[in-house]
Amino acid sequence: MGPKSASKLPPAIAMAAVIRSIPRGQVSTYGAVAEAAGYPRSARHVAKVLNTVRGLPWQRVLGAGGRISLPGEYGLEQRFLLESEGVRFRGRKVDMALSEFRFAKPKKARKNSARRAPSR
DNA sequence: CATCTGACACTAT
DNA sequence: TATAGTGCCAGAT
Repeated sequence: MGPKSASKLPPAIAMAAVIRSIPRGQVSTYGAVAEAAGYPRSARHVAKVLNTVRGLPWQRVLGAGGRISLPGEYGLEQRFLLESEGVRFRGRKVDMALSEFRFAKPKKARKNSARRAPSR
């Protein structure tokens, strides 16, 4: 195997993919998106991606706690779009307890999928 | 290669 | 609750 043949996708690409995975009616945060993409502590870069990549459900990405971070009319637009999808607000923030999307864990491919807990 | 930038997160006040 | 300062890090210049 090459030294690093298995490099991960560039941050911008990985983040865009993560953002696209947020379902309609649900939301996430800059920090959570960055972490899910494999780049924790790079929340600020997520904002850049949202401003660069077109066609993303940008309105579903919020600041910590469900706060709309986009200022001005765009912020109002964001709130309007989210409410149109059925996202509920509590004051100025989105009710994250109800609408935050949980990304699947990045678990490293497991050859043996016998890992289920006997439930209960 | 050095700096600057930003739709952030977190803490202290 | 609101404001201000610090830490962060990849992209842009």
